[in-house]
Amino acid sequence: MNPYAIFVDHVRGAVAALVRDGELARMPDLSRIAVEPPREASHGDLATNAALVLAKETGIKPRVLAEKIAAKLARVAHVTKTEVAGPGFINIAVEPAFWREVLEAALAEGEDFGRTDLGKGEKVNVEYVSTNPTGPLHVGHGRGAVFGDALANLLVHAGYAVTREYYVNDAGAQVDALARSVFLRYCEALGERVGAIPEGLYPGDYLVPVGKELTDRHGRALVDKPEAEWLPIVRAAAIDAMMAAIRADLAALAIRHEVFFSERSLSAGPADQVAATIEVLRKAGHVYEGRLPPPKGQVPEDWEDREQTLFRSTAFGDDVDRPLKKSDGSYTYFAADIAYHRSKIERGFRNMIDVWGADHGGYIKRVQAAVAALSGGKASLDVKIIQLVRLFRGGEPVKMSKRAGEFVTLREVVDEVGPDPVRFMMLFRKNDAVLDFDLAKVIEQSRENPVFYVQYAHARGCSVFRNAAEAFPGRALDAKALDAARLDRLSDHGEIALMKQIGVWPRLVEGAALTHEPHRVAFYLHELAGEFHSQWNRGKDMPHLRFIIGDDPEITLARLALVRGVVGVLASGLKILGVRAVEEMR
RNA sequence: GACCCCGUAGCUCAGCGGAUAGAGCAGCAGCCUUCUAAGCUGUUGGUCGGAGGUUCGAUUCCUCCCGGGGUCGCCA
Repeated sequence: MNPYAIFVDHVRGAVAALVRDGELARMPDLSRIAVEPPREASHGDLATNAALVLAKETGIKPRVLAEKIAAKLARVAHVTKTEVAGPGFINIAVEPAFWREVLEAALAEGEDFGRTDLGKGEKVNVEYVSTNPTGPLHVGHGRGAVFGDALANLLVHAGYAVTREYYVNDAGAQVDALARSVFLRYCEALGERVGAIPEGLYPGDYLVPVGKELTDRHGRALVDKPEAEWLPIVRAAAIDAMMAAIRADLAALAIRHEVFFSERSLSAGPADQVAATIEVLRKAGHVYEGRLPPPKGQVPEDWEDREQTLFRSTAFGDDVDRPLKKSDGSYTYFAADIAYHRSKIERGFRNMIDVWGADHGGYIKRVQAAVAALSGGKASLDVKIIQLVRLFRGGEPVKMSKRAGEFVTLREVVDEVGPDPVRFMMLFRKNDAVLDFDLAKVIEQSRENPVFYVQYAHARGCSVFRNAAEAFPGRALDAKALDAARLDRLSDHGEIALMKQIGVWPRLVEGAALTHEPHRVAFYLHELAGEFHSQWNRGKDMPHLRFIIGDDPEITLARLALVRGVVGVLASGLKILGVRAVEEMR
């Protein structure tokens, strides 16, 4: 049950009634009508912009139209008052019974409360992490990983059929460099003198065991072979080892992908899908041989003007056409990426979401152009850019030296503070804003730490149930008992406010899913937790507002129902974020 | 030079084209010093970077400018 959606229907019904009455000449477009919680509580319980968005089409002044709609709405069940305000808003007041029905629905629906059929079972592909398998994930990758995972959860909750996918960048120069780095470690493990790892290779210690493992499997067999022979062998082993490590890092955050798609597989084997894709585009007239002007400003030193194979991305909104082949004849990363997205389209995905790091922002238009070209405009690609994470400890920046391959890995952070603070904090900021992550603050048990604050609200709710069981030994406090609770005993304004906040949840899920913004869930939970703590605290000054009233089992049961509603939504939201809903904080 | 992101209270940040722009922290003023577990309540504070434009209405959309960050064929 979504109370706001119900009222959108009521408003539409009111407009339809005006058409029947002859007050409106014909049915206007109702799609822009919204019902939302008003900014100020004094404005009532719900507000609609209907008269404002319909004024133009109907040719009736907003306030006049608002009066007409308001008059119809006044007759809707539970509505106690309607009033026209400001430029033409209609404020609607409902009796508390309406919010009690919302709470009842929330309890009855349980885990399904807040689910919507927005997605109508449509397939969505969410691609995230997708790093080169050349080393452990660092904290920035972690943010993208958590974001993608939470977004996928959110879309599932909103009724989409979601596939979580990782594009393994196992082709190209970087994995060759990885292979050479591992080869040195292999030689080292055999007692050869290796010296310092050369510039351009990966010096990190994490490759030492990979080299050693190769000696177990191949002995000295690879040492004297030419590079062309050992490289594929070492590379495959190295990639396997790195992917295993990356999966383990992700598993520590409870992140699992359904599909790992290998970039190398696109051009390996008998059918070169990259070539095939270029041919498809060429036949459609989107690929040509031509020249590009050098980039203005910073011209690369080795720039040479040459004729090359170009994708006409400018025809689809990009700034310049993009090369598909490097000077050595091999495909660009972009060419492979086009083939990859073609694969997604051919696998039936009309909706694609890619989660990329901030440094890939300039790449968005060309891939969207490719998707438009490949699908004839029928498939859509949304790219979410994940900004940097800055690490702090007690307000002081954590120094990271990139030289010597030393950086703070995701695993180090997860091991230090635990997965929950990492996941929650990564989502407690818009994806396109830089995030400050303080290793000390996120494990503080205080109000200032949002992770604790929200988890604590859940734990506190559970604690109320434990205390109630003690206060009323032998009395049933289960779902069935709560179902029979006299919710009409809930009349305190703080209680009503909590019920309203619970009622916002389904609407919030929809909004967050539509905009691909899981951070909204985190902020909402923080707010809900705040209101719950606040009501809890009011019981300090006003004992009659406590959840457990020793000599009044009836009101206690009603309040327990409310607490159950809050706990349920908190649990549901935390599940989307991938944060554990703990039952106690010890 | 071009493109993308960001610019909102002292600080950190929310804010689907709508009403008098919000929250937390800090500040200020009280309360509590015990209970239902890690305090509570109230409050000060803003020309939403600047200038135009579209609109009945702009923090939100468009253009230009300023400031910060990112990117700009043969890295992925």
